[in-house]
Amino acid sequence: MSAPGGLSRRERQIMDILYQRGKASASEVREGMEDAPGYSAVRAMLRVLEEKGHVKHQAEGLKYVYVPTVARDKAKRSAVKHVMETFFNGSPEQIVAALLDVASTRLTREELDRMSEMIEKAKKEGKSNG
Amino acid sequence: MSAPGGLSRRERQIMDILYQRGKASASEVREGMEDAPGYSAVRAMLRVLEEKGHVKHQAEGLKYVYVPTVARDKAKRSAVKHVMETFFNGSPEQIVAALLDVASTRLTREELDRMSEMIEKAKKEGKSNG
DNA sequence: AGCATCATGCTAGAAAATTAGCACCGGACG
DNA sequence: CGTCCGGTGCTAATTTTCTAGCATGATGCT
Repeated sequence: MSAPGGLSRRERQIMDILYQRGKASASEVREGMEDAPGYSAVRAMLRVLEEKGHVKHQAEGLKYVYVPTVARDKAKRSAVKHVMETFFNGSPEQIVAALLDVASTRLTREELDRMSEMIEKAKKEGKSNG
Repeated sequence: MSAPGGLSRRERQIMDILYQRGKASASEVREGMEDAPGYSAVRAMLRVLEEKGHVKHQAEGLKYVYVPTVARDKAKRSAVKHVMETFFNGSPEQIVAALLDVASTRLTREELDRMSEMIEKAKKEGKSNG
């Protein structure tokens, strides 16, 4: 359940916005959509999404804000895993390559340093771990 | 055009398989689908996908094999970019973190080394570049 | 109070996706 | 040749997605 494939085009679009912003009201979601449909349409889809169990809503002030039921952190991981398996034959290093390629212009020295550190850390943990 | 969001649930499912395997016949695609529908359904969707310009087919032996029109390499990049923007606030280093987390048990020392190298290389290039 | 605004709930319809079913073609085989 | 098998093309029909519209309630303003 809640598989990435179980969503329609619009639904996925909405979920992406929700994950991007953490939470959002119907109109905020709508603003975030590039080819936004009518307001009612967005609300209807949010309702469906809720029925399916992908989002939940909570009253915040006068309006409802919608939040993904699956924690962002968890969704992150399956997203990464999915692209890894779909486009990179399950090879993490190829993603790193693509990453450096895609964001090369934006990467600061510091970010690269932090990445190095993470990998170094993984090496050490791997050693003592198996 | 050919935006990731422009596809329906099944269509996306099929495209993923096509990218995974590079190319596939209708029945191969069908086999690759977890909750596979009928054979005719798959063929019909492949046809639609072709009309939309997402795949093309070529006769191979007696049957048709389908191939994505957008090169895997290009699709890779937009996929990575998309998850980066959706789940990681456009921060590449967070993906690396997730990557190490997801695949930590499978990562060999060598793979980690290669990742390090790539990053080191990026540092140097960045220096002379910006 | 009366009115405009923004939110909600619900329901009907159009449009697109998903699926199944038929009819036909080429190769293998008795 | 007649028949089975695995492929193809097409089309009709069911299900979902996607969209709009209308009625209601709370808030803020004049």
